[in-house]
Amino acid sequence: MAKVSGKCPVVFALDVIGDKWSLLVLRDMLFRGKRTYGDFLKSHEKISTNILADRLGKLEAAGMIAKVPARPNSPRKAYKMTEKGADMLPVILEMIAWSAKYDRYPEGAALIAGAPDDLLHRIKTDRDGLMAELRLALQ
Amino acid sequence: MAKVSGKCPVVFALDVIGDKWSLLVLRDMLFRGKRTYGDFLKSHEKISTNILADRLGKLEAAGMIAKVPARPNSPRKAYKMTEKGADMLPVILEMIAWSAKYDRYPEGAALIAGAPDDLLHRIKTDRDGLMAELRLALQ
DNA sequence: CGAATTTGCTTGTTTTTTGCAAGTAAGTTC
DNA sequence: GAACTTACTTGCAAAAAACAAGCAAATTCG
Repeated sequence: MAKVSGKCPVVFALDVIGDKWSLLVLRDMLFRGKRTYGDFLKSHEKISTNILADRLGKLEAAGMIAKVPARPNSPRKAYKMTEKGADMLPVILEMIAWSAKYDRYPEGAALIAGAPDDLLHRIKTDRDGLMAELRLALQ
Repeated sequence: MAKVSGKCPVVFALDVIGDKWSLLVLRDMLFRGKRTYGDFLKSHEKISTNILADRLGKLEAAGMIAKVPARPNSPRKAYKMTEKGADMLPVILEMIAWSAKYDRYPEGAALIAGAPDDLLHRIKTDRDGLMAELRLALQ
């Protein structure tokens, strides 16, 4: 058994996350506990309603997320991450590590808005533990 | 000294590679030794000429690649990867690893076009060595 | 229960981005 | 120095994204 689409693996992945919004939806689920359409709409980056609906549909079609009842026996739906979606975590963590290295002013510049320094530290020193923790939070 | 754009680090990275073509240009340089405008145009995914020019310009503006003489003392230009660009390698390797896991037919299906199985093996067992090798090839 | 509100979308319309076909000026080959 | 290649730019049509409404099903509240 081997790779099968015949595509370059980079292209295969980009077909799913090769646009700005798809990966942000995954980020919101993985790092911010978002689960519903309304949750995603409220995110800082202001995705528009039709694009959000489109991306949720495509991510679901790709098997990255799945629809589940928002609460037991509710007809209202929420989204949950699949294993396939959660397996994108290493990609996102590497992006975060890259940004941590390059999103800086030159030496000595002033310090502005702090971001998750704790997260950055754990990416370097305890990646497996961090990933296990984030995956657990998806349940 | 800390993170400074005030942006989510995922967004910071997506600002540079959050589209299909930018990452493919980096892939072509890292894995296929491409260096000139014409090289990139010839790639399998058929980028159009104006988009390629636009992306090369943006990647250069972002400091991911730099213009250098194609050969010593030539007025003709080529592109070379900067450290910042090469530091995107871990992200690409994780994408390849993810694709290797999911670009498969169900158990027992027929085997089609083979891709770099050697590469996949080394991502798992010798990532640091692989990265060092790919970086060396950029010189 | 029923009216008001919220949620999860869909449907236009405008703006931006992409794709495709030509064209062109500088550099190279012969 | 004429022909060819390279590295783009320009113009236009098509696709995608942003923006603004609208709307039906579900939920909350009196």
